[in-house]
Amino acid sequence: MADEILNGNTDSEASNFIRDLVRSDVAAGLRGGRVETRFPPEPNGYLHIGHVKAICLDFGIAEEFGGVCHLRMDDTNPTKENMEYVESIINDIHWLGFDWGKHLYFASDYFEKMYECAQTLIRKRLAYVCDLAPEAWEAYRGDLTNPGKEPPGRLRSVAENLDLFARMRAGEFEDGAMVLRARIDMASPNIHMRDPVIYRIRRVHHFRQGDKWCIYPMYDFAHPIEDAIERITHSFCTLEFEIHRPFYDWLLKSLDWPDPPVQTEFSRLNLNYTVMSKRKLLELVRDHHVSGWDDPRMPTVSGLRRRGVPASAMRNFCELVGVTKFNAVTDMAFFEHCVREELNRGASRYLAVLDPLKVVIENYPEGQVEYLDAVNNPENPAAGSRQVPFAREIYIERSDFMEEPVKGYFRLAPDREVRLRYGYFIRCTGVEKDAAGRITALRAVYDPETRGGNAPDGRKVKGTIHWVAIAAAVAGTARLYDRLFTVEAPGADGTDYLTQLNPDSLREAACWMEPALAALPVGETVQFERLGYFCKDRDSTAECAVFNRTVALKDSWAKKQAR
RNA sequence: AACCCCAUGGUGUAAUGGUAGCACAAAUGAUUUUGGUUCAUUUAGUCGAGGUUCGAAUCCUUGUGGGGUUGCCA
Repeated sequence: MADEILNGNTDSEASNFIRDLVRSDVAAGLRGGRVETRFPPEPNGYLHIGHVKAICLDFGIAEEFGGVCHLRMDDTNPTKENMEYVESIINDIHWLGFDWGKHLYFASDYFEKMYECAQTLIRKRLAYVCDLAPEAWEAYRGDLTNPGKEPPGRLRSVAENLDLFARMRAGEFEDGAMVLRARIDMASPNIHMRDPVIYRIRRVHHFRQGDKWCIYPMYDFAHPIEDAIERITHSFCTLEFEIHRPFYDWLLKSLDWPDPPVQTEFSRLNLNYTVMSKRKLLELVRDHHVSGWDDPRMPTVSGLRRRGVPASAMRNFCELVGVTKFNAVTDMAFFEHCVREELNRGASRYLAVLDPLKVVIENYPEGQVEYLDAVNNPENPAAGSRQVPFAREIYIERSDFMEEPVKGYFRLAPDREVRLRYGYFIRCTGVEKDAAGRITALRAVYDPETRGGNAPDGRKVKGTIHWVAIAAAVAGTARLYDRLFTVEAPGADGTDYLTQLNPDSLREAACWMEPALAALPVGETVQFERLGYFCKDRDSTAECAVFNRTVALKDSWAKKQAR
């Protein structure tokens, strides 16, 4: 602990280029020395773990430098946006533990102001109405290797442009008949500077503006204005917007905006064995490859929450993964590590058996039930202990018995002794099988002297296994999740990512649990000892508790076996 | 093909011209009433070639590799 402090490895404030940039801006007194950021999602889908990285950055930097972070719905394209998405975004960010106070904004609330900005541009001869069809425009645009050429619309007078633009707004023209373009440089090597479209005609009902507008601003035009109106100082976005930055700067300069915000780009989060694009996530939901946006296999915030991942684990993961401009792919194993680390500290332990094998303890009194003291969390003595019922007939995990044990196996085997967690030592005295030779039950004897798990004579056992008393057990279902895709980079090399879905990403198992688990509230994540972390799902009923496996425990024995 | 961005162990990231460090993963051992946890140890890196400098992961040139851009999406 002391070493960590000495080494400066207190992880919560690892240096990154954006933090350094903001620090130096503040030190230099740029933009009044203020720090004001924003997280600007388009409400056209649910938030995923990639967004969480941006959220942690935007809110984290603001908080660190004593500023505020706005939540702004970037709702400039009504075709894909709706209120359900807005609500899920708000809910998810709050759940993650961030708050924007009164600073919730909608880009669409600025439409009038944006319209005025467009008029200003027209008056400055920096924007014009273009009635070229998209295909016709291509001839003027040029391409990556060839410069574009002067489009005819550039010749229009200010008055005519003002008039046409007003009539675009008034709905005099068909969708797509004309657009408003910024007038910049048709020869620019950056195609986004070759007179980009800033307004298009689109007769679509807007979920907040209704049918007030039939023209909508493009992202390139809208975003800088949104940032500027809100007096954002630092506008962080992902790498693909890098090439838009010259336009961002050009626009605010053209509008003579004082002290304009500055855009800085960082690389988005990529995780292997999953997909992160909204298009693909939407497709998984729409075509029922998963049960919904909050399917526990989804990398969405709602999915991971339902899976049992704590918000703190997500935040910590995003902090540890860092912020750079390098196009990185983070190992899912690292995410799982962050989840386990958090849960190991906080999750209470319980006993549950997923693949039951009955054991009859022949020297234990028939009909007797006693209660054994079980520690709730060895990592946290304050979590206390509970009583677990024990009886003559119990279930153990089928994998905890081997009739002919392999080398290195130290669980139960004929004539071998193991410890029942929190209970007694038992010795296997017999194996019962059905006609097919499948083991149906085990006979065993227990040593009454070993109650609690220690032998007075000092003898040791190698294995400790979990169990539940059959008579007191509660029935439930465990949903065992595995990675959603079978390959590290779904969709790479032109392969259809849907063909790479993991057919075994969900396996349901009946499970037998100690009674305390029945009373657990929905949404709580606990550890099933020796198995993994499980989160009580909202599908639970009075008769059947449903648990989603968040992540399995590390299993060095299984790993060794696999080798 | 043109322009822009990027390149540090298998993965992610630090070192801001001065001892290449951390985490994950992997391996070994110790501890352990979870084959969990914890602890110790080990393996493993500055993309190549030139240059500047007393000194380069860092600056310059160049090559290579990866990513982005040719929506009236964001």
